[in-house]
Amino acid sequence: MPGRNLVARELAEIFKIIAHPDRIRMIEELRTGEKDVNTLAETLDLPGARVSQHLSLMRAHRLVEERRDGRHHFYHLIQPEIADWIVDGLDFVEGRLSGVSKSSITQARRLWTAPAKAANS
Amino acid sequence: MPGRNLVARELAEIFKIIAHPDRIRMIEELRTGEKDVNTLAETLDLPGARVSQHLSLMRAHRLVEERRDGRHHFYHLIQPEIADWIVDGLDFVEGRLSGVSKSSITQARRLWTAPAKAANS
DNA sequence: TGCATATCTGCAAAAACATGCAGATATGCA
DNA sequence: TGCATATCTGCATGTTTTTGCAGATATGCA
Repeated sequence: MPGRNLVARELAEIFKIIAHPDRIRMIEELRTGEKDVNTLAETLDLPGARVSQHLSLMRAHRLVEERRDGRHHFYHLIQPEIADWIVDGLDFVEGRLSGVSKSSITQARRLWTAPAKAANS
Repeated sequence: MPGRNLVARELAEIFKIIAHPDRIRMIEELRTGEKDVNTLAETLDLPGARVSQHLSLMRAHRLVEERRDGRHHFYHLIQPEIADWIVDGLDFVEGRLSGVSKSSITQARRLWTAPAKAANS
């Protein structure tokens, strides 16, 4: 079992980066295309500095890329499919003890897999 | 955006549990069926106590379940499909800067998706 | 130039994890 | 019963993460 450990370590890192509620929501926000820092911060109701920190982490691990336009920094997913993969993980959240209702999950799944223009209900 | 945060938090927890190289390997080991603690420890070359700790964490989060037979504790994945989902994540590991060769990844993918009896090359 | 907006970086304190090890338990068997 | 095997639990320690906040930068515009 030569590079098996390495691969596992690498995978673990990806999981670690994603393993944060804010970052998960950010990734799902970016699913349909680029957004700037401020828009993300407002949409997710987080302090701008925090969003910036998360982005810099994700940037460092090549999950997102930046495009600057004037004083706005737009970020987009390098591999947008990652958003779908994350949503697939919802299969393993269902039926979990904690207090998330089944309907919330269904709703999240819909929202996070809807075609680009769908309302942000 | 009502339960959206909750769902994200829940997802993040799953990611966190998985986000450890040992645990990833354990999950892939359990992919094809139950194994006892000692077997896992030997296969993965980890101290038994460590394996036990990981298992207890995974048990607490309902990723695995225990079946006792004499002095052996056999563990199995509650949702074996989670192993495949993790392997799907390899798509996002490829082309990463760090030192994991493409062939290691291909090999891991093969091993971790091979039908039950395949040799553990 | 000077001010406001947008975003980043650095730092300190708090919280969460990982790890190694010692000492429990529980089971099977002589 | 007593010993060995298999596994678990608890604790101390060292490491990472998270979070909040203050202070940089950089850009656009009056």
